[in-house]
Amino acid sequence: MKRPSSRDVALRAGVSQATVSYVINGERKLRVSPETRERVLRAIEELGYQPNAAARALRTQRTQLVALLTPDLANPFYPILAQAIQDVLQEHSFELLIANSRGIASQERHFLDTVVQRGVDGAIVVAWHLDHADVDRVLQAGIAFVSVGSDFGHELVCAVASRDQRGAAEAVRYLIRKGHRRIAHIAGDQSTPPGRLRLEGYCRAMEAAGLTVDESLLVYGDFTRGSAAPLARRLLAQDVPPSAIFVANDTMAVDAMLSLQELGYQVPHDIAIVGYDDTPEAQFVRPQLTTVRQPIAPAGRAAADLLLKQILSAPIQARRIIFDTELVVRGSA
Amino acid sequence: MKRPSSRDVALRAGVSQATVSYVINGERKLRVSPETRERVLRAIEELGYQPNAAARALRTQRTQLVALLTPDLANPFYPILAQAIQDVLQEHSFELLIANSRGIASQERHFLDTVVQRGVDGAIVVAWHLDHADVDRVLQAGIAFVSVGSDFGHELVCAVASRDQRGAAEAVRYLIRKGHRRIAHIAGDQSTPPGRLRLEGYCRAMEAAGLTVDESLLVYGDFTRGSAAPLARRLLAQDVPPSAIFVANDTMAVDAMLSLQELGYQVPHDIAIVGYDDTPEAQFVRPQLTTVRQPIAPAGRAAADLLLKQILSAPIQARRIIFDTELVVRGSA
DNA sequence: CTGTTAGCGCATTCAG
DNA sequence: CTGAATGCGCTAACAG
Repeated sequence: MKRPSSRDVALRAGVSQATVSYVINGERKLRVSPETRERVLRAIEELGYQPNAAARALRTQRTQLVALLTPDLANPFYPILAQAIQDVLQEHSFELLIANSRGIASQERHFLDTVVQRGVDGAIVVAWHLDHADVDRVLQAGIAFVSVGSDFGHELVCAVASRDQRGAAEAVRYLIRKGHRRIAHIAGDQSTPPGRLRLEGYCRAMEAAGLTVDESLLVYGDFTRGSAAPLARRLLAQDVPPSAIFVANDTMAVDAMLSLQELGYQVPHDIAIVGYDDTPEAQFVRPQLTTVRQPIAPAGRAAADLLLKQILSAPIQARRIIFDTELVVRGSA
Repeated sequence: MKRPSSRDVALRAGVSQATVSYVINGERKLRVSPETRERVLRAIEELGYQPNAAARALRTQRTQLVALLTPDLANPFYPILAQAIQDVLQEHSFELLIANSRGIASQERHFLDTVVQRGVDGAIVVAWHLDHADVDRVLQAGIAFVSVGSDFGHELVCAVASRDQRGAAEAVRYLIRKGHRRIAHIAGDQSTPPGRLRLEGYCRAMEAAGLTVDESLLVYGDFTRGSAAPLARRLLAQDVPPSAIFVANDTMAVDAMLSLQELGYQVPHDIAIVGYDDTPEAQFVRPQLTTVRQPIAPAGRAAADLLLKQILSAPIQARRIIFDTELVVRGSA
């Protein structure tokens, strides 16, 4: 019932604990004679010995663990990101600890505590409410750190990001080119950078085209499924309804589109819709969603690479990787 | 740069380590005088002290960590399950370590090794290739264990499951009632229990209705997106094509339906489609997918509850929780 | 090539 | 109510 320790193995093999450790961690040089090694291996086998990770971590100060913070696993964006990260980490035999903040500030901070307490080797974070001091705490603890999406105004953090404002503006310009003038925006949570930046991109593009951003064209969701449907309906119920909507992410865009279609609106004829992210759901709906593609998997891989570089080599200096977005024109606009 | 330890806190507060430990783990009885406690708390604050989880785990043999094994995060089924589990665990301040097996046997085993080595307090597992001995290894290590979907023929494991065969049969009977006679099946990976059971359910229902299961009606996918489209096309390209398809999960069903629609088939008029799982994507497609609902979130919560019961109380005896499935009739069949 | 020794940071006896 | 001492299981110096 009790787990065997390396001492048990040593006893059984008639060697010292150190020797057991050597054969397990096989320093490049085979410091152990073949026959001793053989005996130890057999003892390990017979006892079903598994090294104790906590003890090892305590001793080595390394955990082979990487933590990932995500705002919402139900948004397909994040599983895709997580998969990509995991693929990279796996090659280097790091495990991934995934946590969920639900976009709540306190949970984001709690995650940072966890990261420090567990002494994970590195953390990849998608967070919206952290500040310079929060991040600093982690950096001070000597933990490798990569942010996805924001740099928290901290000059030392590695970050991978894309140009939200630019992507949003491109989407809106496209709608303008197609002749739309009353273009509404279902914005994301304004306490988050992507929420604010995409709204800003929308405003910029409108103003650049000499279109006024009417208050009646602006509504605010929270990026989750279900938050957009009522907003879309309200938008369309106005006296002078918009002819197009730019939605801050695909999850909400799909929600909005389906609910409008239920009301009998023809997309894109009655109402054009553009989303953001290009998650798989964009291709499930009919018409397929015109949207701004973010390279999710490449971003995940880049983040993991950046992190591994910090963990494995000396702490590199801060690096930013910016991905370009791309407007994908499908049927909805 | 270096993290403070409880000794540093003790020094600064002018007390012993033991006292620090007492104020942190606050035995229900306040064994520490208020003023001492206050001093310690201040020292903790000032140093930014965070207990070291590895040391704690080594000492207490508990990690406050639960591990979850999942075959494929890209299938919305699993994020939903994970969310539900995490919600329950969070209330008891357990962290969740999510891993991905991609349905590969070796990875499933590797996960079990991880679980033992890290000494997690419990593991929830969705696995398809484990056997009695594998599970036994974990149980022997005294780790709480709950399986989702299968019990690995082990009398001691707690499991939550649903009746795959029954659910599949119900779907097929529904198609038969609607007058379909040539009903095809896009099966899941036959090396997995759900793949086999749903196929079996299909066969049973067909035979019970006196319909022969034609080999030309049976094709095999692997539960992932993309695997079903070519199969669906092949099915429909036959001389005497089926009038309905029962697909082993929604991910494949959506894939099949969209690809058939692209070819000009009208669903459900030309070809009826029924899926399995009732993941959100079933409601995104048009027509919406008729499917067999599994209560994913309740299953997740039940699994987490079962696990917590094992961790917190004495090791309870094995318990099986079986959820009923429900046919949800929408537009696709 | 192998054994001995000394902690890593914490929680927990046992004395005082 | 508090302090000193012990060891969880492992690895890294250092001896031999």
